[in-house]
Amino acid sequence: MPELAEVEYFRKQWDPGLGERVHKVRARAQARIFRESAAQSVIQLLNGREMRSSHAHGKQLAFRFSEETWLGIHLGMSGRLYTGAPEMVPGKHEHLVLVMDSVALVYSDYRKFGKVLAARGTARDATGRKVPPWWEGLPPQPQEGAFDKARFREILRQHPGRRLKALLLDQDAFPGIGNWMADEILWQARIHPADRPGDLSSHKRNKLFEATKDVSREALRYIGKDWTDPPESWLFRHRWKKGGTCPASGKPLVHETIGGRTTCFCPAVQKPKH
DNA sequence: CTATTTGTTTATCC
DNA sequence: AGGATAAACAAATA
Repeated sequence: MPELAEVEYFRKQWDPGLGERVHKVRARAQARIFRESAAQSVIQLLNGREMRSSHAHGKQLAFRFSEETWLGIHLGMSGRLYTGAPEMVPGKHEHLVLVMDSVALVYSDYRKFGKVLAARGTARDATGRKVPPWWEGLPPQPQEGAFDKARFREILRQHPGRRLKALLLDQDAFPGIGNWMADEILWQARIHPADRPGDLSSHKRNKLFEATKDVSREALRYIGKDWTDPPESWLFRHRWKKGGTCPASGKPLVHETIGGRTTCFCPAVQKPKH
């Protein structure tokens, strides 16, 4: 489920825990989400720590606690964050619960493709902001100013022969972009998902850059804020309906596997170069 | 019962 | 080398 907008939404769900201390950690220790940091070490590191701040980068989340302690979370395909009452009893898919004074912070993930990391120590990002040690050297996010035309051109130059659908899903290039956002960007730019950077006119390259910025920022404004759906003019509102039609051309939408993922596009509006 | 899924990693082949 | 593809992970939903 989560791409950068949904990740930002889930980040805020744990805000009620800011300034509170972890009194108890309830962990489903055998769950696959603890494959990198064992449940035992997560428990040991977080117990007694106060939550100070939270951060998102692409599809990654980081929660900073007292004494330079970090909890990292990747939500995978089905991960969700929410809060419950401190006395809640974790259900089948609620693998990690941080019990605080007034609230319990819950990580639920029924498919268990997500993961958690816990460690101590602090690094700095490009702007001098404190980040967890494993966030050193992360690429700029598409919604940020640092993701500018020069950065965009660099990405295209590095991958002249890659299909754009696959390139947009590359987290080293477009951190936070996932399946539906990639389709939305290509549709808004009127570019066929199997086209390659080398196929694009300079006009299309500009359209792709603008659509990348617009979709990222607008998705954060709608979904990232309170999970409001984007407007009817977006592909988003039509892509999962059976018999869905393109809001621009009115023609039926098509679903094909491109770049290894189900891709929704409008052939009438997104013509391939070759 | 079968097919599908908004993510990532690894192996394999071209 | 760079890119495409399939499989694996797991469980709900149609």
